[in-house]
Amino acid sequence: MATRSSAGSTGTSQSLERGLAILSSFHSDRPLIGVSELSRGLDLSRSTTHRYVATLAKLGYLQQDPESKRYRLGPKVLDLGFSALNSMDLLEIAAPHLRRLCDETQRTVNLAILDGTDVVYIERYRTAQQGQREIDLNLHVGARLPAYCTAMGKAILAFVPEERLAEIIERIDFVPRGPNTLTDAGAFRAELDKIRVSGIAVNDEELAYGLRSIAAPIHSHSGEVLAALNLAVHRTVVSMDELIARFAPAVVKTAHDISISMGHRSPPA
Amino acid sequence: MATRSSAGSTGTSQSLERGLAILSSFHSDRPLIGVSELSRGLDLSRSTTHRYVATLAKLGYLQQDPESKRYRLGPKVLDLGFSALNSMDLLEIAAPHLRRLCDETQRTVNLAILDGTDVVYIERYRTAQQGQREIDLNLHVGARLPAYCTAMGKAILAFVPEERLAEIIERIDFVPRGPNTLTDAGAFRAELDKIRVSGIAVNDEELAYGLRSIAAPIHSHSGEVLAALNLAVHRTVVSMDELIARFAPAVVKTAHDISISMGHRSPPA
DNA sequence: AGACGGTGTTCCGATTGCTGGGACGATGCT
DNA sequence: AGCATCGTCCCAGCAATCGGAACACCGTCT
Repeated sequence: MATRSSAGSTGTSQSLERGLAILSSFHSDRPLIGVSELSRGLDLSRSTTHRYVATLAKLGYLQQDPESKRYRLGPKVLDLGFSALNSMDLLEIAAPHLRRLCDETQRTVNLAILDGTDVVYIERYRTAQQGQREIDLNLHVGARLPAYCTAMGKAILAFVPEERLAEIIERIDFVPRGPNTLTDAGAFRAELDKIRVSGIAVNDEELAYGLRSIAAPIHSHSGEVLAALNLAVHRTVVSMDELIARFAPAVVKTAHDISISMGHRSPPA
Repeated sequence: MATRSSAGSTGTSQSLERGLAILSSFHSDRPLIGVSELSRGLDLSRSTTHRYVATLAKLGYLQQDPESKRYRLGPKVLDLGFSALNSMDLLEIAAPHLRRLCDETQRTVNLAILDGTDVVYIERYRTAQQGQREIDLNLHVGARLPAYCTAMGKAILAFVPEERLAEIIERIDFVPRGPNTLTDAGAFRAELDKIRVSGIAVNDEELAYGLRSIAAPIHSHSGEVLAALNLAVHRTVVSMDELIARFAPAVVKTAHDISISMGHRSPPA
């Protein structure tokens, strides 16, 4: 009935869209799902769902648990994920710089890009020991966090062109997550303005209690912001002032070095 | 014309299959691909290809490079990849054991599962320093290697039920890759027999010059083989005899511990 | 036991969403 | 300038997809 007009989807494939919807139904916390369950969740008939699932299974994107007959993600999706990682030459260029920063400071450093209103971790260097509470949030490569409450997110957003920025801020859901989370679009924009001048973003327990970090943006050859790197510590280890005083120069310099390596020329001024 | 009969594909979705074929066209070494190029590679019309690409882009699986107008993999596929990783509870259970083995031996240890005729790395612990030539093959998590020339692959295959094993061996392409690669199905089966009794598999430069490792299988609660872990060294560091003498007991014990943690009860004997 | 509600799977005709030729403007190379 | 190629869009014909119905199987409840 309303199928034709419903999606505003001229020139997109319904089948592919549905198939991918099936794939992304599998979260970490829902690893095994059956055909009927999927069909209910996506509002499709069981037979249609089964055809998609069979296709995905045949290609290795899903595999069936022999006992429960339900399905889980297959190793093939790992291939995809890592193809995505490797295809970012930003990563290759940034890696040695990140490692050096990690070695010199003996702190955890991360690299992330923006995707919608989230940041996505694409690289991570931890010092071997320092040990204690690093797995508070499981921030592995591939992890997503809301941009508005992370130093890297703010570092990137501060350099996003106004037009795109307005769209993004529109879609941000400002929820308190840590003691100092910015929960107001106005205050958030003011923060971005500060970052734009200083060139460095801080996160003082805005994401979670005890978590502090500083971040700096990385620019492409054409000047647009590509990513950000950060250096993270726990409140028990380093105070906010000390964090900035001791590590900000190295963080900014590393980000700058990476930008240069990407072909970025210092801005006119 | 031959579309109906070509794939023997009763009950699978052509569209979904084609869309996924587009996704997996993006390898690490071919990060940016245009619509026309894709259409040639997959033998589809440009318009059809474009519809799929547009769908993938709309959902975030692809993104378009603004300058070249070509497409690359999007961050969404990272999500999938890591959902797959996290949904394996084997990983959670095995991680602490692997880390301990790595710490105690100060060697690189890996965890892998079997997918078809390949092994897929799903976890990896490296010692901080030992540094030199670890990136010979880029064996990150998600990497694939042919099972027949790896210790982990052989460790798993040695415990795969005969029926499935025959199928798999059938499909193996025995290509020489290192000085000692097994290139004969008969010799390979004999090797598996040895592994089945000893409980440990070795790789003495079968994959690449200089690369040695030993591996042991991990079993599920129902006794079937799930995965394998290995410990890898370079020929310049440790001789083959020393590798077995010094590390085999720890490797076997760790694999056994993980099996137990997965609910495996010692076999009737 | 037996009936029931649930599952995954298969088959099939009706139709719906897909197919690919063709056309457009933009881009880049000769 | 000229030409080739690119990404994108439109549309009518057709084939691939859709979902109802039926199957075998599995636990559970009566």
